[in-house]
Amino acid sequence: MSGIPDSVQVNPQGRKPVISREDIIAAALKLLGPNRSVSTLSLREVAREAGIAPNSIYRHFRDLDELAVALIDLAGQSLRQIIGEARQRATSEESVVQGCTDAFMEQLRADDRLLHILLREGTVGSDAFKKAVERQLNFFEDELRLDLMRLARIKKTGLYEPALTAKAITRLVFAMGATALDLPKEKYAELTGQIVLMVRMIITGTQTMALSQKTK
Amino acid sequence: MSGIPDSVQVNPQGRKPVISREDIIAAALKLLGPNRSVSTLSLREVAREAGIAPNSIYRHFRDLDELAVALIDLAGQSLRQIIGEARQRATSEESVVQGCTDAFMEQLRADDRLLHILLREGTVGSDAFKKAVERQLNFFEDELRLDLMRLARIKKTGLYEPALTAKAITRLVFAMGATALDLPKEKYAELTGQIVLMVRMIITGTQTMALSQKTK
DNA sequence: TGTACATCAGTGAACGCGCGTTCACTGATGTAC
DNA sequence: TGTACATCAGTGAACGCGCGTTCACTGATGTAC
Repeated sequence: MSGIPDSVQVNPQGRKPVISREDIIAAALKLLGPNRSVSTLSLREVAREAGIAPNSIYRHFRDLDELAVALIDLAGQSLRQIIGEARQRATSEESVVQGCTDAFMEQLRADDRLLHILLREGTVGSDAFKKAVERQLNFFEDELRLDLMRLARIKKTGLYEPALTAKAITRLVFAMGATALDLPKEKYAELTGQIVLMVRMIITGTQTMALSQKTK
Repeated sequence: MSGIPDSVQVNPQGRKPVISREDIIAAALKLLGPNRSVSTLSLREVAREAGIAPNSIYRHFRDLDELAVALIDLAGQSLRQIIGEARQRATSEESVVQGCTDAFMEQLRADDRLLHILLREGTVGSDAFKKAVERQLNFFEDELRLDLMRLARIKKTGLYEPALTAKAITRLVFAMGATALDLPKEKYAELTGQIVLMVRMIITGTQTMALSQKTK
């Protein structure tokens, strides 16, 4: 994590910090919900939630934007770890798609605030914020691309434009995931089924396109 | 368009309105841009841009939320018309995908503010606002579904889950379109190519899946 | 060990600002007769 | 046609509020000697 480090680590003089960056991030997360987006958080509000004076936030973050970026980076890391674990567990292509989608939706269902942010706010906010979201999505796409190529090697199926395939899957799943946030939980199972089918469409498509390209 | 109608239409008494709902909507649109989203507009700001007193807005809209919903409805109508025209012009499936994507990207390139809103802000804002976006997307999906079914009939190809296919395409294209808003215009051609390929993946996928279902 | 000192995390008060909303109003328009 | 009247779109002033940011400060901690 970049940004202003806790001063105690850099310069061991002075008063020890009694609150940490993490405490402030946790306070911000508490305030977020289906009807509160990161860009509507105010500095004073976060400070209030964290139980500190408004201006104390400046000791840890240049401004709220820097806090927002920290939230996004955290969210990306968290999600990639979860999906990475789901990937390890799966073996066949079918179970990878199903397994990862299940893990994704499970995290959604558990009201993971970090994931909500990542899904919901990629298109609004400051440039720094949008870039941070884009960066995390790119990480994600890249891991997915490697995984698709690995599976294609094992199954000896072709793979047309792996990078583009990974991008399509990622963007589609995130877009569908975002709609889930406003859905009642009972609909999640149905939505999961839809997402799995959509992803299969894309994968079947690339395989078929690779095939017809080869036979040309 | 629902909402409070211009009173002159309902009750022909009193002073004639010198500004209209449309004037206020136009003022709001002027204020929007890559770094201004609908939810950050203030009532006073819109009034200033429209050249009226802040409280005059209340004569036309209950609150800014109602204005935002009006913007979304307009945006949806506008986009559906553009895509509808592109659809009319095309005949083969390949040219429909290419033609509609071109029309879509052309509109983006022309900095159509309405389209920006639709792409960018589907996941933030008030419930009413999010519902309005969802409603427009559903209209769009439905028209696409009918078109896919029409093409499948002509070409005698199968079509696996037309509604789901339409949804996948719509959501993916909108998600990719949203990323375009932060891209320099030189990259638009490349992005258009990517989108066309992605849509082909999905269509190829559904056709292949329909085929393998039939032969079972 | 004791003392003087430097550091700096967190504070409390204050600032000016733009906000949404309210209120009583003005005066142009259309209606009734 | 002329006159009295009702309607209501738009106004201007005022309100209380929460905001981001600044400033000089306090006092706990660690360091030097």
